[in-house]
Amino acid sequence: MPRDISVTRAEREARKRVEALGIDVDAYAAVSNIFRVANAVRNYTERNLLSEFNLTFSGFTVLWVLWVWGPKESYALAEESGISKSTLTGVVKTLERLDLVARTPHVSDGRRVLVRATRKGMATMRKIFPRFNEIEALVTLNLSPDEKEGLARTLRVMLHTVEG
Amino acid sequence: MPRDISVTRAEREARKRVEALGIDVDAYAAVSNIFRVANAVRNYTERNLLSEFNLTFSGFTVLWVLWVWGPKESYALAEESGISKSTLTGVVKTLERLDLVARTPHVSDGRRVLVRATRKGMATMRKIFPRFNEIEALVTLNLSPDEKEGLARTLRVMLHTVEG
DNA sequence: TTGAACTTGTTAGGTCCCGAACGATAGGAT
DNA sequence: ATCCTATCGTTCGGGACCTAACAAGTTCAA
Repeated sequence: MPRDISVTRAEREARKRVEALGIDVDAYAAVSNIFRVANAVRNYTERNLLSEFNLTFSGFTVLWVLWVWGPKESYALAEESGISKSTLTGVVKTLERLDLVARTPHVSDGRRVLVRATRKGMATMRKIFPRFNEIEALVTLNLSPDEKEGLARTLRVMLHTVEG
Repeated sequence: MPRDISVTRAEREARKRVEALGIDVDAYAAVSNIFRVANAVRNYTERNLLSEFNLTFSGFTVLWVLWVWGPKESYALAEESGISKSTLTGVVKTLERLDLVARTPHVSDGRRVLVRATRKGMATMRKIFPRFNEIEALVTLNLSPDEKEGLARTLRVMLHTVEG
């Protein structure tokens, strides 16, 4: 399969529209493809894996953070999950209903809440994560090790640029 | 600014958790960073540009597709925008309220609907897109031309893998 | 010690997002 | 002409997502 036919028709149409405007086409191509891929992988994962566990992608992400980091306070959990704290309230509510996480009030500070994965939550992640990684491997199947590594590195630079 | 310190603490924690499980770490790093970057750029754009026009990222995307491709039927518009047709119904409703798009019934087929950008919609895109591209350029600022081009190419390969 | 300023998490209101189910239309076969 | 089937767009129900506003709790200076 020749990989150099892979500029999509959408991209070609967009270029026609955009070239007249003195646009940074490489930046456009890079960023718009990030959105396309993220969207496609997210939907694929929700349909083919997470739906089995009644999990949304966000629910999975939050549970994943708790699995990796251990119990966390709400604001830090929201930050690490890439969502706002008000969104987190809802997601945690859903995860609580599924008995995957639990909330504990902070010992000394009445405002804070500690969220942790339950035993069932931990067990669920141990089941899901290897299959999630299978999907990650699947979608990067046609990349060489160098390309994979370069992709991750390039994205890290962008992350620092946007967030730093 | 040394770029090789840029593996985040989150990534290091995750690796510890994950390495025991015989996981494809490169695939994991690549994919998870795609989500992080997409999320960060999306939020940045909504806050710093689209909010000015009462547009969400989805609304912007749909309007962008119409700007690039011209009038489109609903199912094709949804497909090209990367959302489901039921979601499109809602987004188009919002854009109609803003007088940015309009719906026309198909000439001979009573089921179909043609969506098009209004004059105001076209004018809005002409205003927004250059600024959107400025953001794209900004977030890829610390990438070399080769890195930018390689990123777009690598993502195209992934897109073909996921969707093909 | 009391009140202003800040922090934390929740709620309110609006939009997006999906799959499933549904009406309306179209088209082909009998 | 009348089914049978397929297609198109909408609606419905449940969840995610944001910002702004809020209540409760904490901190610190006067």
